[in-house]
Amino acid sequence: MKQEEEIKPLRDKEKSKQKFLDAVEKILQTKGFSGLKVNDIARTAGLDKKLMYTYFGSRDQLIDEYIRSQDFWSNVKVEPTGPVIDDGGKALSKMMLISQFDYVFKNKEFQKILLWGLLENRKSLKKLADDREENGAMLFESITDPYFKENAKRYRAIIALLISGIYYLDIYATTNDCTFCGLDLKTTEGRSEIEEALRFLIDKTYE
Amino acid sequence: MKQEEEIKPLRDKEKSKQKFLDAVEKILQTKGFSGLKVNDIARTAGLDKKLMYTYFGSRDQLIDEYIRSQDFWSNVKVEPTGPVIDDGGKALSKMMLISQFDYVFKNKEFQKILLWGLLENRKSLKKLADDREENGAMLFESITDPYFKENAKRYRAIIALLISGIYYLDIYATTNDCTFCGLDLKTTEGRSEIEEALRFLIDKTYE
DNA sequence: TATTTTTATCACCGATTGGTGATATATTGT
DNA sequence: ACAATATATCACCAATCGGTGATAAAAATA
Repeated sequence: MKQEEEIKPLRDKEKSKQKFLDAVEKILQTKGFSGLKVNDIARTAGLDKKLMYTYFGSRDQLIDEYIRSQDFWSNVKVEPTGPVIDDGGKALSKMMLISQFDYVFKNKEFQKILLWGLLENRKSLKKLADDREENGAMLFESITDPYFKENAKRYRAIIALLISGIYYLDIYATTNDCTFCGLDLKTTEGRSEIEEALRFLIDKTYE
Repeated sequence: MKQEEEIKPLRDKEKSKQKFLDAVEKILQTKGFSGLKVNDIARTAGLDKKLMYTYFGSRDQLIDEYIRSQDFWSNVKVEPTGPVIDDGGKALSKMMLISQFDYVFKNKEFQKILLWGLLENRKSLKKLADDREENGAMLFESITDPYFKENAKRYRAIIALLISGIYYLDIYATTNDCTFCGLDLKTTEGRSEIEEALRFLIDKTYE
C-alpha cells in the first residue's frame, strides 16, 4: 500500500521555481515592475533569494522566464475558422478589437507588461512584440491585405491606431480615476461607448 | 560706469533652483523617471543635494514644480480663431490630431510624463490630466457636441481612441525599434500612413 | 569694517539595494 | 549505515538609497 503512494519530498526544485515565478506575477499585479526587487521577490516566494540565483542565474533571467511562461496572445489568436470569410475580415476585426479591449482591461499583469514595453527594451519583451506582429500578420496577409489591395497599408494604420488606443485607454482607466475626453472608462456606459466607436469606425473603414 | 553694470553674484538662489529643474528635465529625457534619484539630480545639477531640500523641501516637491513649470498643452490649445467654424470642427479635429502626433513624437519629456501618468497617481500628474480634459472640453462643448447632437458621446469616444492611439504609438516608436501592425513608426512613410489614417477616420466620422 | 543672513558644501547616518561564501539539512545513491 | 548530492538558509558584503546636522564661504546689512 504505502509503496504505491505518491512520494512528495519536502524539498522540490520545480515547486520552488514555480514559487518564484508566482511571486513575480503577484508583485507585477500589485506593485508593478518597479517592485520587482530581489529581496521582495524572495520574500513573496517565501524562499531565500540565494535560491533564485541558483535556479535562474539572475533576477533578469527569472523575469524573462516569467514572461516566456505567459501566453498573452493566446486570447487573440486568429484561427482559420473553417468557413471562408467573405466580408474581408470585417466581423473578425470587430470581434478582435472588442475582445482585446475587454481582455486588457481585466488582465492587469498584461497591462504591466505592455507598459514595460514602453519603458525598456528588454529582449524578452521584444520577443513578445514579435509574437504580436506575427499573430497580426496572419490576419493582415491572409485576409485584409487581399481585400483592401492598394489601401492595405491604410487599413493596417487604422488597426494600429485602434489597438494602441485600446491599450492606452485600458491602462489609463486602471491607474487613473480621471475621465478621458469626458468619458469614464471604468463604467459600463463609458466602455460600451468606446466599443460602439470601434464598431462604427470599422464599419466606416469597410465602406 | 561700473556702478551701472549688472551685478551678478556668484551665489544666486533662482539660478540654482533652475539648475535643479533643468536637471530633472535632462534626466527625464535620458533615463526616464526611474532615474530621478536624489543623488543623481544633485550631480546633474552640479550642486549639493542639501540645497535641493532647502529650496524645494523634498524630491517630490521638486518634481511637482518641474511638471507645473511645463506647459505641455499649450501646443494644442483650441483658440477661438476669429472666423466661425462651419464644418463642425472637422478641420480643427484633423489639425489637432496630426499636430499632437507630431508633437508627442518629438517631445520626449512629454512622453515620459504621459508614461508616468500610466504608472503612478501623482497629484501633479492628475492636475496635468485635468488640464487636458479642460482643454478638450472647449473643443467638445462649443463645437462638436452641438454638431453631433445625440451622437456627441460617440464622437468623444472616437477622439479618445485616436488620441490614445497617437500617444501609445509615439511612445512605442521611441522605445522600440520594432514595427507595429507591420508599420515602422520611425520612418516618414510609416508616420504619414498613420496621418492619412487619422484624416480618413475623421472624414468618415463626419459623413 | 564688523555682523548678520543667505548660499553652498561636507561628512555622516540608517535603511535598502543586488549579490555571495559558508553552512545546515534533506534526499538520493551505494 | 554511510557518503554524495541536491535543496535551502544564514550571515554578511560593498554600493547606493534618501535624508540631515555642522560648517564654510559669500553676500547683504549695519
